[in-house]
Amino acid sequence: MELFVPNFELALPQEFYLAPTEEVARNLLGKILVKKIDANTYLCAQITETEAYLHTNDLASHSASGKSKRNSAMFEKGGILYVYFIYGVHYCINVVTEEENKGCAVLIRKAKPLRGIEFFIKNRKTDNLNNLLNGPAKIAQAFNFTLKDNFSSLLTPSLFIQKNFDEENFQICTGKRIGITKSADLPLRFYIKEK
DNA sequence: ACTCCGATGGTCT
DNA sequence: GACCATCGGAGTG
Repeated sequence: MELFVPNFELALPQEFYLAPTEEVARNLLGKILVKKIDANTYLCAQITETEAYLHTNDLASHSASGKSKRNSAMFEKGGILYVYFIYGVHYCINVVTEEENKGCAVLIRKAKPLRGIEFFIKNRKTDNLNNLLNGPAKIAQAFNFTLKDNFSSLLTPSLFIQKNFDEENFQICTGKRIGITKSADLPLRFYIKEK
């Protein structure tokens, strides 16, 4: 398999993130998350599943009862990370969307490893390639995202999401979001149909 | 294949 | 004191 080569010139611009959250959640599918961890080492993965968390009519969203210390990144202007700590154990990463003071984001739920596999294996403490990035907390662990990365810009050469010219080559499915009890029936989960 | 459950801590009522 | 946008291991069939 050919090694994926990241290219900051193909990074999604801030405008991409300012669109309605559901649209961003769909449009992130197939894109490549890129994190530079040293001078010539990149971690890259194709986003394959996302969930939208809205600023209105969405009781499952962390922003549903207003701004707080935990969720304040969600109220920034789109194009940064919102990282949260959950179940006393895990971190999960979101992409903040829309304009400032709205309170919305897209959870990155699954991805496909493209580059930096040996680091994913080390960070995840498993060498099962199908078990590296197939869950939101697994992605955070594999990329070593923690609260230090909350508010990080996605518009820098060391952290960005880039276009993928291959992206017409898949179908998008929609479903209910995972692991929530409030607003549980909203069709706000999006994923690439397998093969 | 599946269901169940413990881990473990920050945030909010 | 309850609730969590989860994961992995144990138990069962």
